[in-house]
Amino acid sequence: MSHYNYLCKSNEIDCWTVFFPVVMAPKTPIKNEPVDLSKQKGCTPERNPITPVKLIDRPQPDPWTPTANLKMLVSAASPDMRDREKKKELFRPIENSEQSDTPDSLQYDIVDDSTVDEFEKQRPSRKQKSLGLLCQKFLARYPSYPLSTEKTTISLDEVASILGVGRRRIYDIVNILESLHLVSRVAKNQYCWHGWHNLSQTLKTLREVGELQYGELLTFFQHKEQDLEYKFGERKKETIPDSQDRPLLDFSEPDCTSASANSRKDKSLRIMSQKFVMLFLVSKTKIVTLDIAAKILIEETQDTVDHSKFKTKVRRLYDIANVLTSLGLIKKVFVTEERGRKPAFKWIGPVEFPGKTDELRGHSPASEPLPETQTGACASYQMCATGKQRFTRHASFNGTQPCEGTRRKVSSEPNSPRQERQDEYCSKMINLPAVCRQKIEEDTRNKACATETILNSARNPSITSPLSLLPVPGDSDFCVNPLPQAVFPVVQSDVPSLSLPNGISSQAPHPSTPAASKTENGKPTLLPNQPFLCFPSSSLFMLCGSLQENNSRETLPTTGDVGNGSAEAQAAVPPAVCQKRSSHKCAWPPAPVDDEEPAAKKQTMEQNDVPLSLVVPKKPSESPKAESTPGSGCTSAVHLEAFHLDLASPAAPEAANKGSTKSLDSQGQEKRSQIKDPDEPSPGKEHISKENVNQPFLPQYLYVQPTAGLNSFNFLFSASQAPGTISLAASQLPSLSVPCVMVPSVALASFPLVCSPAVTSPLSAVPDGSFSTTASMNFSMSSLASTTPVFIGTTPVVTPKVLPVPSVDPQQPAHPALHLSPALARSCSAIKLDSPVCMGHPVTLLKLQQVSPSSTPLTPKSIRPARHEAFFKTPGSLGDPVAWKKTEGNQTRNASSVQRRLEISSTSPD
DNA sequence: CGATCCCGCCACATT
DNA sequence: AATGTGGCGGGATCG
Repeated sequence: MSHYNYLCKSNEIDCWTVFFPVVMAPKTPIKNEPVDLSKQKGCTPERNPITPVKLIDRPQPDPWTPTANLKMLVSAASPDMRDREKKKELFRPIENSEQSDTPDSLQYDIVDDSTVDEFEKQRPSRKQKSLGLLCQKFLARYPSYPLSTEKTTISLDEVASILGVGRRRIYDIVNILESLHLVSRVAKNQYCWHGWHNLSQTLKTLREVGELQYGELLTFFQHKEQDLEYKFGERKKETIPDSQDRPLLDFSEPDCTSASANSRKDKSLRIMSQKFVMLFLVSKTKIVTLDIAAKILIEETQDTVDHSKFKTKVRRLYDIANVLTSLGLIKKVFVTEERGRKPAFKWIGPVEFPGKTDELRGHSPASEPLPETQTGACASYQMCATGKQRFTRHASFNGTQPCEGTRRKVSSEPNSPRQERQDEYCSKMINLPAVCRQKIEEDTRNKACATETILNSARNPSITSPLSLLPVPGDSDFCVNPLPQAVFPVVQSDVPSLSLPNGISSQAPHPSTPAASKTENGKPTLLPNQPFLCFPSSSLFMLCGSLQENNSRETLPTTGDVGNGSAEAQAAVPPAVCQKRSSHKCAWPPAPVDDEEPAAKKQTMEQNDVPLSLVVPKKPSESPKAESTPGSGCTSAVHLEAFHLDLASPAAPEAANKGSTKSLDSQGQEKRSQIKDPDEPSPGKEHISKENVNQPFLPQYLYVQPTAGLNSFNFLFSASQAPGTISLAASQLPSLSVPCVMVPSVALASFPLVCSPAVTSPLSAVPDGSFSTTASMNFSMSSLASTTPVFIGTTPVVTPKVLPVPSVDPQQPAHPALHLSPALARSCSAIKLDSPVCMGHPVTLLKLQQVSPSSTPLTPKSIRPARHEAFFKTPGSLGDPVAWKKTEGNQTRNASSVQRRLEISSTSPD
């Protein structure tokens, strides 16, 4: 805690001072909690006290001396770290020397000297310099659960000097922390510390997203991996040297150069981090090996895997793993596979987040009233915003959030302006569709804005509404809430939460999940409710309908029919949840809808059962499935992957059981079995049954990957699935099953697509179905010429509850937009959806990012679909929006920064 | 020798 | 143009 000293220095924040003391204390404890501690920093509870002490005194006169500072930090950290250390040894040099156990912070300080000596003498081994250690030190400086009121700002320079490391390292840490929403960027060189409050929410969201995205995939991979690699890319492996094979597509190279730009974000550490976390959350075993993770992550990006890329990816994963380890979320383990033993990481963080239910591990402060959970995040963000300023980017999830891309936005001060804008945005958001259109029409530039807006909103809750969201229950601010539902359950939850002890409200779910929940298996919960989703992969856009929970319930019969959805499409929305969704929501953000939490609860119950299966098509290249794209094929890209669930699936139960049953070990077994399915013939796709089977929800969405990119986008809307309908066999293309339509998108490019729904009528009018139907229309319009296919699905909507839909939200009927927007956005995107509530809209979009070269006719560079994308982006990929791409282009830059951020631009050109 | 992963160049983004 | 960010991969260490 020296920090506060620092802080003091810095002008900015004062808050700290005050807090610190307080904070500290809590922090530790919290962390400690259960398991975590060990892992985390907080391990030793005892020590807690320690830290605080130091802060104060901190003798060092020089702030500057790095070492000194470090030490302090270290010392502070040390306690926690130790545990970890043991494992790792990170500290060893430093701490070891002294500390034995004493917890005192003081000692540490003292120690410092000695420590230093050693340290220096010995040359710190590499370990001492490790990112993990550094991260611990970093974390030690801030309270785990800062009070809402305070906002802690983090100055990168300061921290870097304190910790004695290069700024570059700090970025690594911060980026990862940002991906988990522990911090958010406020401005240049400044980040806002949120603490662990939102972690559970974040994780929950990630899990949801992950399930959609990776669910089976992961499993699949695991199995497969062993067996063959046929999957995705397979060839990948090292074995094969060349990377290039890639016969299929090529985008591989992504343009390196120029491309790099684009890709840059896509590959960002932030996104990777989120994706990585998703893998853990989705994995039954909760164990993920780096190579599998790398493969999966790579694939998203592209298919071909070069060896070098693989290596690079792995390198990054190590970075991420180190940080996550420091956070106590994962630990290194070895898995023995047939092949042999290999290092892997096991998730040791909270598994269920229903609200907190379980564990959240230490993270959640128990007593604290924080809004935590869901809200938490928001709150935090807001706080920042509010307090300080603008917040800027906060985190977003990547995937989840759609918005994200923006990361940085910060501005320095623009406060007001921004906000205002936001408002606008909000409104816009609401109607996305409409908005989108307009923009489109208008022109690009607008688009950009719009997009951004959207994104922002979506993703950052905070941003979005800076105002609105307050964690507070009831807050007026929250007004927004109304929407919230829609959007975010999470948010909402807050409110409720408050009331309830734990998140009951929201959480409720887990209960439902009965057994399943067990964390261990991973199966746990699953989000039952999730309706939405999105995701993303990078390249894709999807819109989803919601899935209904219905299925789970199956009930949905109603829905079923919808089938095609049509209008009803709205269906997509989650039934229950959905209700609300006003039309607008639909549009984009998916949102949320929600009614409220209640839904969630319900869901909970339902949840599990459904197994889903998904199919993945693998690589685009491969199979591009023709289906979809028939002709274009090349284009790429599109491959979609669909996941569909079977509602009916019979298996479900079984699966579930299994799942649960199995434990790690079992995995193997499972795998096989699952894998086996190969029935699937299609080369391209495979479907998998999920291991998770449980998955609670089923997502139904399809995902398309576009390969290529650029122009093409693929979209999918899922329709909702009809319940029954869906049933497609996995083998089949999922897509097919779904009532979707495909459109070629090529043309689209120009157009963003988006949500058409809105278009039609945003509000209520469209209600539910909006997307589907409408959407389609739009698309078509667009043009389609293109190459890429788009799918539009209808949704079935229906859901039981849903239907009603329509209407509007409670809150705002019409234009609630404002409020909504934020919510939506967030909800959609990032945040989580938590609950089922949300569901709403599941719409998600994905964007595709990149390009795939192959198909596209266009020049890649020159054109990038980006623009379009922007609109859609949403969710995307896992990653953040960010990922979306920035298109590279510098040109982009030209555009306003904003655009850039969004990446909307596409410009190009050079 | 393979697994890790630090370090910092340098392209890109933002001011 | 300056400066902030952060991708990326060489190559040093670790085990």
